Amino acid sequence: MTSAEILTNNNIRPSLTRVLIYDYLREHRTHPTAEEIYMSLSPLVPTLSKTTVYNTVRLLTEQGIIKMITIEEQQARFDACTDLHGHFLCNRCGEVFDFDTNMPTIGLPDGFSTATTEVYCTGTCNKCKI
Amino acid sequence: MTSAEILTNNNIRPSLTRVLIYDYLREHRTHPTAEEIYMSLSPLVPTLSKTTVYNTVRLLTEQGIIKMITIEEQQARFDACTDLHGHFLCNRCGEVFDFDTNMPTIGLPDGFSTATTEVYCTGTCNKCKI
DNA sequence: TATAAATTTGTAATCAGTACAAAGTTGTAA
DNA sequence: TTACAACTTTGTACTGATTACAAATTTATA
Repeated sequence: MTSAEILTNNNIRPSLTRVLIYDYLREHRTHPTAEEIYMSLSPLVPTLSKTTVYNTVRLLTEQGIIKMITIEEQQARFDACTDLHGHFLCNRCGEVFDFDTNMPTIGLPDGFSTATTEVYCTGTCNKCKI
Repeated sequence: MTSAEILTNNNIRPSLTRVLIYDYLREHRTHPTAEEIYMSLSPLVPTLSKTTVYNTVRLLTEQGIIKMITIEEQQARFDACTDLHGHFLCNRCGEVFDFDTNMPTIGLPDGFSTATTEVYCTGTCNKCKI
């Protein structure tokens, strides 16, 4: 399905800017920050504003077609894959990796209903280990 | 074990301020923010500075005797319990609950070594459900 | 006690993210 | 097509949590 179709199906008007940002996230599974999205698309869309990037990723997050990753305190990252999976931050190279995970809420008390689940690990990735 | 002993065992000189802050976290399992710690201890220690609270929770986190919880984007929370457990943020009342969880890193690739694991859920707690 | 080291404090700075209003764009209906 | 309303984008100013930094205070040691 095209990005524009997915946006439309989720009640987001597929403006050029929104399609470009969503496309970028679908094609770059590196969990970019808003700043990185802005820097990458600026050459293509010279009038692009950082506010628009922030507005758009917020909108896409609210509509549930991307996920915000807050594994780092300083800035949020974004991921076009919304299936349940874990994120691993390498403390050395700073890269964020995906990994499979199970649903870890075995001990959630009765009456709690879960809307979002995030699994965050930090450590050393296989490229950075000594 | 007393807070002062735990601090000493972890190479942190147990100054009065540090003991008070660590004590507060051990006794209040509500996952307070730095601001909340500051507001709670200010009457007791009128000269307390917010910077000291930030310095101290950073030090305690670095030494591994408390954990920083970044389930909310706006501000960090702190938890004196460092055993593996999940955190649940209720979107209605804003409270953060603990729950049991299993180690969810079943799919971590070979060569990755994990230093920290966090499981964050959001949704509605049993008190707030309709 | 004197001096060095560690801790605490207050102020200023940082910086990701947001509020807001102006400017630009798009859709619609006569 | 034109006019108007609705929506989107943009730039600037602001917010608020956190940190940098240096002065002031306290603690340890000789």
